[in-house]
Amino acid sequence: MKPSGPLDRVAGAHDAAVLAVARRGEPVARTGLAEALQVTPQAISKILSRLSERGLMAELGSVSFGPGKPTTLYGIVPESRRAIGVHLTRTRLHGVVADLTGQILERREVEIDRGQPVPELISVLASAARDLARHGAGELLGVGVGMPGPVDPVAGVPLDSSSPTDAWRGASIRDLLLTELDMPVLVDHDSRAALVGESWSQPGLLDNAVLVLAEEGLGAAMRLDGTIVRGAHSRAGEAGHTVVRMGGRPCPCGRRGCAQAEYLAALEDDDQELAAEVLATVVLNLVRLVDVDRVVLGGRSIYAHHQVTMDAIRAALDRGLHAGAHGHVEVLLSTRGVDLIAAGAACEVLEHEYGLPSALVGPAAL
Amino acid sequence: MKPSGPLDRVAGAHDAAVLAVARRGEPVARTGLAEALQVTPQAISKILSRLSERGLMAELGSVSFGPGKPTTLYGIVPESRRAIGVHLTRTRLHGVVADLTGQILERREVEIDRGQPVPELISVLASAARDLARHGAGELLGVGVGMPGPVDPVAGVPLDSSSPTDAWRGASIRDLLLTELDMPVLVDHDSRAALVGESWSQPGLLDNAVLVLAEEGLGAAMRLDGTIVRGAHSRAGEAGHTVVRMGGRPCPCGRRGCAQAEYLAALEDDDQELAAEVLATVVLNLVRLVDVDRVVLGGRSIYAHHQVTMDAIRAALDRGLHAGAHGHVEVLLSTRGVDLIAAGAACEVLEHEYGLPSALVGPAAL
DNA sequence: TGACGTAACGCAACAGCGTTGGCTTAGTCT
DNA sequence: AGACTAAGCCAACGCTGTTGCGTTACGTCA
Repeated sequence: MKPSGPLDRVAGAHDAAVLAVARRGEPVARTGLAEALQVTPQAISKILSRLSERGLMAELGSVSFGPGKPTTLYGIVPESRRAIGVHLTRTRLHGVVADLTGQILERREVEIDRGQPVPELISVLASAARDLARHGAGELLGVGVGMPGPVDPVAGVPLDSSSPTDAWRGASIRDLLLTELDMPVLVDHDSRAALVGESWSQPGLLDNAVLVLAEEGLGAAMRLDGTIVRGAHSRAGEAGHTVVRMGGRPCPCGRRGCAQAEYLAALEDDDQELAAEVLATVVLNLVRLVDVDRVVLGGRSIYAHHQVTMDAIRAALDRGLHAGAHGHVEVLLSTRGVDLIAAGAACEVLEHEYGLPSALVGPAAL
Repeated sequence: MKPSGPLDRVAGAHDAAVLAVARRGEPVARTGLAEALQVTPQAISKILSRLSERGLMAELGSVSFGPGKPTTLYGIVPESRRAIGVHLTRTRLHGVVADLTGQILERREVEIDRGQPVPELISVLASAARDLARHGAGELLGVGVGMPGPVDPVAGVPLDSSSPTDAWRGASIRDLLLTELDMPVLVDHDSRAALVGESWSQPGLLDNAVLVLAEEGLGAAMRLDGTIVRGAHSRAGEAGHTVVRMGGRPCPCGRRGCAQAEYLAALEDDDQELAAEVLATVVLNLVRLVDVDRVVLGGRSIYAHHQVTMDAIRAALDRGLHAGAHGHVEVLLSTRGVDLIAAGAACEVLEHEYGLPSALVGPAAL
């Protein structure tokens, strides 16, 4: 029964909001921010001086519009902070360092043997992180890890996976990496990381959005009213195991007609059209349920045929929502390509430290 | 880019939290509340004195546990405030008055002619509300209206409906009723109202829950991390038009295999088992997507065969989630029976005034 | 019966964040 | 040069929660 915002959680809410506006890249001014945040210009002055003191923002100069004292412009200082992000799969590790705005400064890629035992995995992770840490300037905030399958972001533990003989299952990757690196570590589901990454660099745009990720499986993440949805057990977004064809193809999960089973089967038959139709159904169901106005698509499986897929989904949405007269739903392809999840994991660290408090509801710990 | 909690929105967050705890009915004490809210006992004293001054809570007495000064007990004053709730359908109006705890004090039921023009509808609504307003004590906070189909809760306007020649379509029920009654009016989707009502009387229990409502159609509402999901255009929860059987039965919405079409067809064939299976699929899909730990079922169509339906859904959830080792998902039948939506609409008014601010994100206006 | 320990509670001063009101600064326009 | 205007600073204040210390009311034990 904890209130959403005791003073110590709200402390800095306005500071974070100013930082979010500044993240867009354009210089910001006192009056505009006051308008945007619905506070007095005087409050913005105090906020900006706090942020400047922390090195997050800096005065850029001043411009004069007509009569009166010229406006002082402020801007974010991207190189003041950094975070490392890692996309971890069973066969590959893709790592990046990103600055405060989420811009990628450097990349690393490492192959992993399938079924690699946990201690080796940790040392590969740690050495990649240490390597990446040598690039860029500014305080290093921590390491984010995005991985497929359900993950407990508080404990940093992969939960059950489809293969019960999983070497990583139940391993506290977070704690092991934390002791190895002596640096905050945040572990989360890959699609959630991806959505955080997409929205960090375009603040406000994806406040009501879903991201559908098609890598080896099919996953989703949602941001509703600006808040990332985690769910009661941090398992929100298992779109791959929602049933779209009752009585359809059997799925390893034990049910029939799961979206993922139908999608993978269509790909196996090289039926791009059917695969896109399954994806479109998943997207439409999501839009109907949570009423988002933007949908982002990403993942290797989508990049391979993105033109066909995007067209099919856009067409299906136009057909499906026309009768309902939903406002237009924008369908976007991820802006980050193969860096999607690694960049997102880095942005999760940034968001944890400097994001709006509303984005942080629910369990997530560094 | 507004922050989630500027001070004036947070103002009273703790007060609301105390009120929420007290709403459970049991007397509350300083120490326990301080523990629950993570503030000092001294802060609780101030909060309780503010709430007492507003008449919302009162000192109940004191009890002594062992040595030391005895604990002063406080309790909510249910009769200090009231709200009216109305469940409006095309053929019937069901209205209630509820006290601050959501307890129903009085009911009214009025038949409506199908296709009744708007001015007549408003006068029927207003007279029912005025009648109900004579019952119970305490300040009357306003009128809540819950109705099927998409609704814009800011403007209080029913949006598109399946029948394009709808007499009510686009009518600003909120504004008309407001001028007629000179009292705050809140209009919302029926399933959302129902969920607010269920959770108001059991604060905290349904912080991560969905409610599936089966009346003439099939609807849903979600509460995630304590926040009611409204969506970008207040249309979240159209579970009836999610596709569960691609290529299945045609639906008036233009697509095939929508849950609602499959469900209604099964009922028409008097195949309770299939109907329950469709419902179970909808519920399982919801659980997979947003990972709630409680599911509430309600609506006339469910009450008719609730034993069969509940058993089928529980069985399907056990089967479907076993492989995923999800935590147990509790499936509950609505506690309010036919009052579900009317009571919920009243509770929406109460929640708007005295609920936790986190529950109020998104568009909703009185 | 009185002294002592204990737990709940109140009062007063303080801290953080935003607001208000008044003043200063630095430009354009006449 | 002087008037006008918009931006920005300083100081005092309001609200809410915290801290420190004193007060109250109860049980227990000598």
